[in-house]
Amino acid sequence: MAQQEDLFKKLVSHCKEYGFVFPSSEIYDGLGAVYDYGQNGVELKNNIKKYWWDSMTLLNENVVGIDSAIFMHPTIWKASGHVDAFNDPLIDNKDSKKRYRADVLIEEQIARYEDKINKEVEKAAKKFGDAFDKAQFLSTNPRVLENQAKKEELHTRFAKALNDSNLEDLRQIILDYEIVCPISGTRNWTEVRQFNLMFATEMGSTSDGAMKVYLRPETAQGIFVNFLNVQKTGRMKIPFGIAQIGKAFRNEIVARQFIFRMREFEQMEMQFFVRPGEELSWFAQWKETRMKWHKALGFGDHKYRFHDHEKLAHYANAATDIEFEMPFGFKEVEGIHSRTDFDLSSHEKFSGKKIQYFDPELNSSYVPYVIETSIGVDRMFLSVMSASYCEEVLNDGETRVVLKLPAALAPIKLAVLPLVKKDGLPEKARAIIDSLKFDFNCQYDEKDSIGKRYRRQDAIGTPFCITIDHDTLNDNCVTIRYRDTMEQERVSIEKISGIIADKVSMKNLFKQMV
RNA sequence: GCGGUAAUAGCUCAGUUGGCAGAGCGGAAGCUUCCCAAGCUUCAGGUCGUGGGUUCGAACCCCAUUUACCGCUCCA
Repeated sequence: MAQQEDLFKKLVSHCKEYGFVFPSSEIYDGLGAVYDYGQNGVELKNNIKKYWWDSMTLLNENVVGIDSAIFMHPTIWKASGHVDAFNDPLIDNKDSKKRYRADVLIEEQIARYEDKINKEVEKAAKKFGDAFDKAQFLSTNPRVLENQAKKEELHTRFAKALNDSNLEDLRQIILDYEIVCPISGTRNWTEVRQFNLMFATEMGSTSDGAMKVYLRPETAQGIFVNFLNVQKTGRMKIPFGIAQIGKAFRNEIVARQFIFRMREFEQMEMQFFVRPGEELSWFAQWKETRMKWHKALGFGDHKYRFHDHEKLAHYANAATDIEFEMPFGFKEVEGIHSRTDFDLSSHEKFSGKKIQYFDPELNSSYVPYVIETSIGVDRMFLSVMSASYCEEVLNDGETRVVLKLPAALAPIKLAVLPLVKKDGLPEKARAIIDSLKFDFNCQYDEKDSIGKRYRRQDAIGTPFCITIDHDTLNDNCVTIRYRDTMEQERVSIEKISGIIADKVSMKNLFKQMV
């Protein structure tokens, strides 16, 4: 475990040192849980996005993409449930330093009154045996009536406070009913505070006419509200999917573990619309397809597992996570959810617009069911980095740090290196780059010894190094040096493009998915 | 958000009792060099996270703040 934490620290340093990930606003002491991608990070991230996007839109003729705006009508977040769900009233106990959801504390108190009533009933039932009249007992026993009255009064006050979003009342209820902290047993409570997990801003330049809008906490809703637009203009027939890549924002209370949990992050989501009743078989199918997409990267099947949800969210009737073994344990990278017709129906209700599909085969209209696949780009980035980071001890006892990135994802595809920086070798190297730069991200380096240059490329995951020596000027051949094996191969210059094109193509990954 | 710990060069870190700001690695320029971090020369980089305070004097002590890590807590 200590070794793994060590690895994680090294990974974070490596990301910084080699231009993959920087803390945001670093010269101003940083901004909590916000990170920037550097010159190599952005290439890797773009390649990950392309791998996902093409796997959705090229491999599936019934999946199309959109790019919806980050700002959306505020009512969308009422329809989606985020306005309610992202507003938990929290209260701290000053003695135990524990934090609780105020509404949960009160609900537990209501449950306690119920318990008391049930216990009285049990006791009486035992005592009176067959002669026990439950209805009679409930309506006459003084202890039952007292608890029943308290329960109802509490329930009424609680409902009113919740409805009014009155945080002071919530706290007063906790004090009045003498609710204690389960840990410390004291009633030494802080104020009730609300943590809005959505970022809000104002749209409209004048203060009185301004409308409160949110930065989207997920990209999915942009797909749902465009369902009809895409279905009609694209002449889409169910089943079909809509894919989207974009930024989302959450005001996380605890944002930690590097880019694993950020306040501004990027999602790749695909919502797949199906006939009601067929959703679970599609759910199973997408589960399998998505797992293949991960495993095709070749990091090892043992690094992945499903985590099926037992407790389902209010909108789902099946849900699973694809977890990846990060340096800090198995963590969720992707979620696959069967969302039923919750979202589209909710938007029907809130917008007053009919959102249905006429199915010519069934000769009827319905609100489609939805299978969602949702993957965090940044988490995927972290999983790729941690799976690729490698410290190898070589034969001579030296250690080399090498990023064994899949060639298709590598930020730099090849480095072109003149063995020495004279005798026309640099010029030859430049000429080779000029012929390859339209197809591949190339890097030129003539500084330091050849070995040192190889190691520099290893550290950023460049899969191929092309070395120009004196013979090159005569025989027009170069050496290709492979990152992972460090083996070398002599090939003619005309063949380089073909060799590398084949090895960096995403086709090789996609072929493993079918 | 609470509690604890920490912050010194791009990275990893040292810095004695409060008394001149340091090392290794890395980077840049030059020389050398025909294949895996070789060698030599030179150079750049720091308001010691930030802001106050104590002191003749603060990287070091005190207060506040920011950021990160660990533990709580939360996670539609």
